[in-house]
Amino acid sequence: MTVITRFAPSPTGLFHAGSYRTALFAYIFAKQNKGKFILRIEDTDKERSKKEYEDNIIDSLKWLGLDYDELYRQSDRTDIYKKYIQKLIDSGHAFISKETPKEAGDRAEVIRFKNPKKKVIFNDLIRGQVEFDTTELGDFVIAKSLEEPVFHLVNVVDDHEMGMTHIIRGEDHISNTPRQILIYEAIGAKNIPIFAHIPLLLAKDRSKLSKRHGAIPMTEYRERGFLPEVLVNYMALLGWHPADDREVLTLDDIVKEFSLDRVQKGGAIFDEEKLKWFDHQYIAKLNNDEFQSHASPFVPEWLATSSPLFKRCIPLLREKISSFGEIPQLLADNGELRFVHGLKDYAPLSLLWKKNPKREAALVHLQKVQELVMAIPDDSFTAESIKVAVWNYAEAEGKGDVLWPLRMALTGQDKSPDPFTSAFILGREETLNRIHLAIKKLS
RNA sequence: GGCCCUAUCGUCUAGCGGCUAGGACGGAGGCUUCUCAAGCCUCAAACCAGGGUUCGAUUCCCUGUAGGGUCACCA
Repeated sequence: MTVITRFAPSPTGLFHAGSYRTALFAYIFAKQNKGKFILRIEDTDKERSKKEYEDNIIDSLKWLGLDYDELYRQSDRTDIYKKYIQKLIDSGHAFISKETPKEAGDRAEVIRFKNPKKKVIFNDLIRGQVEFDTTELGDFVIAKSLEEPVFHLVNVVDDHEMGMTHIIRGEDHISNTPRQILIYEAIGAKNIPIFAHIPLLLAKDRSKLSKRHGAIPMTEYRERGFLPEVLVNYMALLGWHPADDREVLTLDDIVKEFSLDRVQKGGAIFDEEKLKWFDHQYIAKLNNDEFQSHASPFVPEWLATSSPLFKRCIPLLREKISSFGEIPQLLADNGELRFVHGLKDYAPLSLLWKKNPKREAALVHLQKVQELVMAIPDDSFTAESIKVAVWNYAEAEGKGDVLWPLRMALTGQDKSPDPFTSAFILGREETLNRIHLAIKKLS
């Protein structure tokens, strides 16, 4: 039997982390079983469904690499539902009910399901046996009219028609399950899908993650320069864990090792700090070409990613960022790497090492360093060769005494990378210019 | 409120009757060090409570408590 799962979002908001994790688990389960993964847009609510949200869902899924085998839109399937509704009415499982409208838009006549009022038991793959008494559900509405079916009906009809074997969805649907099982029985479904209700993703205060409460759209993570593999990895670990202690896992790893009985039962809070840590790990593993192409949208114009200057910055950027979106602030006017763009004017006295603030000493050291640097040929001007050239002198004279003025001369900032790396990035000529300027400031 | 689900460090989690309760993020300290990071090392930090069952409960059962979900002509 081929496993078939689906992700069935309603396009009534931007695709966020909560929905994403549900989709991810269903996807992983399908892949693991060499089955099919279906995307079904549940847009029966014409008021709230928006094309832009549907686009956002599809766009996000694509970015995250969750490819689906089939795509359906419930708004295209009205005829199918109509047939089922008619059948249910004919068989006495549903009836047309006269109503007194409570709200604007309410119909005077709707179609209700004739509730057999019985006990429903199903076996949830994550929670085990779950038991409900459907009596209190009453004769619930399954359609506003023959052409306007409502969630429970369309959801069941589609899952049945599409041959769904496993329904992996959020825990918020667990109490919908009994009434849906009633519908399966009423339409004469031979095989009712197996259910697995995964725990919800929670906001920081443990309340439900909602559109206006902590649910960040996945496209926003893309805009902030997070890698899609990172979202896959991190989100899979929210509620699931492999048998060992590994955390950095590819989708393939996860698909290989995933198992529903290692899925957590309680809800989990999305922790952005850990997400950043993951992203930092992934960035560390990127090669320079990959790094460059990911960084490209975030690098300011003055620093073209094709330039040698950018290439020299890569190791530093790689070390400093935990998402590519942090690059702009690092290179901004008050950023840690602004010295790359240009030297900010600084006070001459800031060139003095705080533990030995003598103008004369700083001047002598800078002049000596200037000589040493000058001796390095342009074609071997690397952080390492600069270090080698300066190191012995610095050790002999006091590292702080020599290196602090040098670093300040090169960057004009109290906080910056080490002087060797900075000099390498600036290049021989600019390095000498800046040392020269510092010497002038002190004389 | 009814019904349903859940409960291990602040957070994500390992554990499936006997463990010094393990790992990761974050935090603290240290090493490194000219500054800031990164990196490495160390430390602090948890079994919701009360009853059972058992020689022995974090683990099994019950009750309570807490949190969450759901009770639409939304999905």
